[in-house]
Amino acid sequence: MSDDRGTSTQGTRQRILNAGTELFRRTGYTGTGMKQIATAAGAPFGSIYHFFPGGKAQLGEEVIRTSGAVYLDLITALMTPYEDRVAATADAFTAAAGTLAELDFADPCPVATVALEVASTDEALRRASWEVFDSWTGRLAAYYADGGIPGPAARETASSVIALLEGAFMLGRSARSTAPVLAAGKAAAAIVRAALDGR
Amino acid sequence: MSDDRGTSTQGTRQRILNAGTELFRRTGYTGTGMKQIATAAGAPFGSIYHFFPGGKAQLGEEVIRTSGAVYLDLITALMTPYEDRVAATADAFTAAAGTLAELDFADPCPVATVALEVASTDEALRRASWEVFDSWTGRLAAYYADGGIPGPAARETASSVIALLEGAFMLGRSARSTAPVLAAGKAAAAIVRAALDGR
DNA sequence: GTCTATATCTTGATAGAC
DNA sequence: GTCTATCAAGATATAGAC
Repeated sequence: MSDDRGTSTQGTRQRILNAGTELFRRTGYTGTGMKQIATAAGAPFGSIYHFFPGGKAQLGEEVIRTSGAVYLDLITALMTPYEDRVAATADAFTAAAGTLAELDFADPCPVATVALEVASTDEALRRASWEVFDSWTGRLAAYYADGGIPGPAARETASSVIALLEGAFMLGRSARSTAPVLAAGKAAAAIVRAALDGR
Repeated sequence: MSDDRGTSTQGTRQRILNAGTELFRRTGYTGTGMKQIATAAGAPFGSIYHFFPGGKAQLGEEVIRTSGAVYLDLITALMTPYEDRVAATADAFTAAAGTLAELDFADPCPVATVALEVASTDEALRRASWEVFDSWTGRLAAYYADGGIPGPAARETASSVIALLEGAFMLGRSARSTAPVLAAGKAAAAIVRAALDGR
């Protein structure tokens, strides 16, 4: 309990970060207001600028980077139990479809919408989102390489599997259906299988 | 020349629609202002509401639907010359990578960013974007079915190929690189090949 | 550190002269 | 049909009392 050290500031900062993550994935970066975030976090408006002096840009970048780190761990947790790379990939998509439905078709990926919005307009946020995508690709590529896919092909396979998942989220949200994600799971399995066969 | 019938209104309306399409794909729906669109179109601000009395919502929906129709024709034009479904798919991704670079990494798909932004917030726009994605999927599925992929699998394959392309655009824009789209081309070929083999 | 009030700017939209 | 002026509401951000 000595974590708080007499101040109770850490909780507020974290709540603002969580609210930003939640809202960005539902209404996007430009579509979400700072007041909206403060209200959702149960924090006074001024606190946002106390903890994030860089304003919306800083908050956006921290949301992307922290979410990126969380999901990087998730990839490891999801994949590690499996020896069979094809089955691991297919089952991850099935789980993702479930998450999509649980979120009532809000974006399961907290980076995707923001990444598209800022790619042509905000260089700092664009870099942050790419570094996140790149870290995921690297982690997944290592897992595939470990399973027998040669180095360069492992990276291309990982990149394509992540792209397929992001695109399937896009179609699934748009359709309010998990069908595109489930279909993508079969396709992802085919991609990994082909790479293992050296095709 | 009797198309104009004495009025010269059609040109202005079309220019507004074009400017909206161009800006939405670069700065998104919430990130683009009506004044910005008027300026880019070289039209007085009031003209937007003259031609689009429904305001931004109407303009957004028309942008999505007209772009959707244009790209639906594009799918046919791209695929028709090929007998080989695998080669057709792979070459389409190579062409898409070129387009991405030509656009200086603006979104080659005028629907994607808007679709993610509005999926959880604007029901009319969500439906419009889904109807576009669905029309593309149907057209591509028919092409695959014609090439020997059984009905239901053809649809799943088409859906996954489109998802993969959209996701690859996302990664490519974020990275400012065509590499993810080129990698996705190989993966897309593997998806179609697997479906043709009945796997 | 918390919280409020305010400054400044931009948004989508409307009214009305021409 | 064109174009301008204006509105009310929202945005981001800051200043300063407590």
